Amino acid sequence: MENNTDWYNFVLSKEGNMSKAEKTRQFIIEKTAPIFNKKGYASTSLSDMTDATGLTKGSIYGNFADKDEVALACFDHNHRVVRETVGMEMARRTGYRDKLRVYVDVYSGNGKFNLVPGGCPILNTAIEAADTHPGLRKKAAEAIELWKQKIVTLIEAGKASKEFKSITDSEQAALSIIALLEGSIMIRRTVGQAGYGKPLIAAVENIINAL
Amino acid sequence: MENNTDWYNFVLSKEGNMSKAEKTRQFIIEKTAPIFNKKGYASTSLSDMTDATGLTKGSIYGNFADKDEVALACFDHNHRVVRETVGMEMARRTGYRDKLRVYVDVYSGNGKFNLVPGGCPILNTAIEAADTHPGLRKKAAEAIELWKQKIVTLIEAGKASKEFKSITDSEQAALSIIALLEGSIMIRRTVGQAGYGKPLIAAVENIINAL
DNA sequence: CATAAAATATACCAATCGGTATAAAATAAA
DNA sequence: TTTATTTTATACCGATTGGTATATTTTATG
Repeated sequence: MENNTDWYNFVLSKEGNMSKAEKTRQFIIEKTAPIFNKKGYASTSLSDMTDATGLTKGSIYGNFADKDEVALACFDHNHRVVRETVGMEMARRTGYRDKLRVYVDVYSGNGKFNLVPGGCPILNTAIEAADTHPGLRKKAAEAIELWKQKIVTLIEAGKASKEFKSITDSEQAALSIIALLEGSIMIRRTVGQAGYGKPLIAAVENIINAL
Repeated sequence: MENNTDWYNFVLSKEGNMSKAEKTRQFIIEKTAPIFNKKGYASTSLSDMTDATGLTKGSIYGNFADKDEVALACFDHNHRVVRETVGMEMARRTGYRDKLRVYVDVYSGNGKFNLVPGGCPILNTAIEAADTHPGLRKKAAEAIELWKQKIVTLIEAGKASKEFKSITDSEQAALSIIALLEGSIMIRRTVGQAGYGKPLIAAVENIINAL
């Protein structure tokens, strides 16, 4: 704790109505969440956490029951970061087509937006947890449901304002956008920048334009 | 080895021109590959392998240099299973549109095809390995490239035979199909059977129908 | 059948895993 | 400021990890 300036500055920067434990808890989450997203739940060790935070194991286990609780909190954090990034940009746009294009801009990874390192946390968590971690799998499923519903609501609003055709199946369009975005992220992150970014972005925009 | 009837039957069933070591190697791969696909590379332990095969650690390390080599061989195996399943069904169909629909049928998970347990090995490997395992990541990237090229070739052939429109961008269509399929698998495996299977299948078929 | 070579099993290694009991230190309440 | 409580650090635990040296068994060769 003595030479952990990172932790020291963090704690000082927080509101006074947060207990020190709450501050530390938040500090642990913010330092650990990117690691969980990059390495996954199973491959992120307690030592990774102590290294990243400069805190000791005892300190971490004083604020969390076990590794699971940290992982779940980190997913919530990463998920919230994505939602807030999208939400802030969406609020600045008026047309519903433009609002939907925020997903393309945020997920295209062109550096305009500071997203969670390691790709989409929903995708990463979903794939790792599907057969191994019911708690995380459930959180990923809820995130997908929430996301789908958000897009459906946008499309319905676009229909109401006559910006979108009334015949479009909102749910199928929403699911298609999500699947296409996540598949695109997977491809781009795996093959690297092999020129697949543009055609994949164009594919999502085609769906949006056809609404 | 005495009471490992599984291994005994397997070895007996193989061609005589395979050395015993080659047979055992193949046996290890076939028994271990599904586990790697379900649990991932990091979470599959040597004990998982000895449990699944009934062999000992010494026997496994007599046929593989390390866990890495087993994992890479297992990915190749899983990838080959998928390719062979697709290839066999594709050979039975004539139209290029129908050939492309094989991907939908194979990946829809309706039980018609016996695919690798644990979802698409390309997707699973890509997500886990992106930031943690360069060797596996490269294999996943090559698999995507191969897949994309296969679809491009099919679309080009469909164009040549006047079944498809000549204006379609083959590469973008191929990438869209892959991304949409993989995204669909992720969603379906994560949220379970929440009725998202049909609209997602329809979305892929829409792309194919529009070619 | 005897012998050489290959393949498998046994027994072990250090390192790391997640987790905990307890002591020390820092904070909050009086 | 003293005390009570909360928070963090230290030191440890058994279990498991990937890996290996060596002994045993099985297969191939003469």
